[in-house]
Amino acid sequence: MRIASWNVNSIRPRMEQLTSWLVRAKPDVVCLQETKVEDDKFPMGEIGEAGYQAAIFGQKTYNGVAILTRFGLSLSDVQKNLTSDEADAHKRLIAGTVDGIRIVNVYVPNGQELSAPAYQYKLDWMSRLKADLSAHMNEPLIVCGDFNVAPEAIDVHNTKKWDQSVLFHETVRARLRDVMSIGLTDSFRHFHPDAKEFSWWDYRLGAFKRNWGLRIDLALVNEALLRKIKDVSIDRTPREAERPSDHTPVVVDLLDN
Amino acid sequence: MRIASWNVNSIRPRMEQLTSWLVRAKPDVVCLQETKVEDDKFPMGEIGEAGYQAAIFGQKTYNGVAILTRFGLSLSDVQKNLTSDEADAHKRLIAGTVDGIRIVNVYVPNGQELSAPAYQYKLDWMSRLKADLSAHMNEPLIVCGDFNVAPEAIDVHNTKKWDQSVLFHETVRARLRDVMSIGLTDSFRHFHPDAKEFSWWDYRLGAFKRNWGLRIDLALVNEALLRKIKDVSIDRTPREAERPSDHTPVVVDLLDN
DNA sequence: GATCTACCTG
DNA sequence: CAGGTAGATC
Repeated sequence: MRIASWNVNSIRPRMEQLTSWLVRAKPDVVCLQETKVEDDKFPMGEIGEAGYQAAIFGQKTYNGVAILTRFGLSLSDVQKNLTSDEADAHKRLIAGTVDGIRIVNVYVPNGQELSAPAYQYKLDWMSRLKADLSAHMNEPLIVCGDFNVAPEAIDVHNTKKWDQSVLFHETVRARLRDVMSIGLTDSFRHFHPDAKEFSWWDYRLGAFKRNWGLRIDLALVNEALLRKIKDVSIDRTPREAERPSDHTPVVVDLLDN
Repeated sequence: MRIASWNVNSIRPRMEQLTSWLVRAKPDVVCLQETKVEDDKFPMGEIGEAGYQAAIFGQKTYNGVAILTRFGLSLSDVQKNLTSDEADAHKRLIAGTVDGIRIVNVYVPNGQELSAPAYQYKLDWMSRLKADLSAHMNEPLIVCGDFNVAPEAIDVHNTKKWDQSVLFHETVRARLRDVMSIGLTDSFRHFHPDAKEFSWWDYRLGAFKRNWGLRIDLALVNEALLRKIKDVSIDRTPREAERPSDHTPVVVDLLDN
């Protein structure tokens, strides 16, 4: 089984890139972030033509998440948002179970800047995520999505430029470690201890062609799931397309048995 | 020599359609309307690569006109806007002389609706155009562009739907006849007395595929130029492209000698 | 730099 | 329906 995560930065202007990637990469499950579309305007028809069903949880303008599953797979026990979220909270989490695997798809708040209230909201959101995840450690678990945190120095092209940013400041990295302390492993790093690969590059200043990137799209897994993984990779090719998302997919391949 | 007129409805998102049409139709002179771009942002490089120079007179958001001339032709005595226009007037007219022919490229105001001040401005603009044109009747003259007037019933798919519109109301048609009374002929109609062909179709309601169009893009000529014309045609093919302008080009072919 | 919401014109 | 603007977010 192949499980992928991709922040598409709005699904509607990205449908061509998304469907061509689905054809090429043939994932079984795709966690999408920043769909930026209300559920009644989600392009369900085109997703169906591409061979996928979708569990969706979106809003206009900002945020929005979805889990695509290849026809034939069943997604059960769908949860939307954190249990501690208010009814009117940003739509940032959707989870479900496929083939006995709990899949949690997150779009962690960006935080704007260190001094902003949004940064405190981000840190708090992460702690509330930790609380929810703790209830699912007894089954194979993958938490994937746009974490808006680069875990370590190797995940940033230039730490000097980023250590005062909301994506790499020590406080948010510590909070990520705290979330992971319940027994989660950064699966890409586990399989590639020394790889300097990124999943996001700013649209500005030709950041992609200079490879000024960060690895902020993660797949955290518990022990039970880690044992099932064959490899984890980052597919840069969608970032090279015309009108790309600023993020590129992270792909988790499970062992065949 | 081939002289064409095309309201491109913003030149920047239309560059692909424009350059491929230049390659196919090989006009010597092209009068463009609604370029919607300030002169320092005009895509002069791509126009040059296509083999043309451009005399431009644009503004942001609205209006804007340009005359493209194939390399090797010279454009002289360029005039911008009506002599009676204020300095801050809409940019709606550019004229120049090529090979002894005076070419006046106009984007006549739309007028919004019959009751709007914009409609009076349209009627006034047409009268002021007449005054300027009167000074050029002693040389071969072509006045082409988007007149935002369908001259006769045959130029409208359904007169009932349009006779209370700013594009076909009796007052604006009378004003057009008044402009033409100085000795100008509707060249397309001269060569095709019975042709029901249109140059504009609304983007809405599938108007193009139903052929709900109007002929509002005209090439008016004086006697001296009429004698030089071989034929006048409307090229529908650019309207069939992806992301088309709502207008399609009018093409005037001069006799070879 | 590339989305979105809005509103404005044609 | 398809251009444009501005201001906001990431």
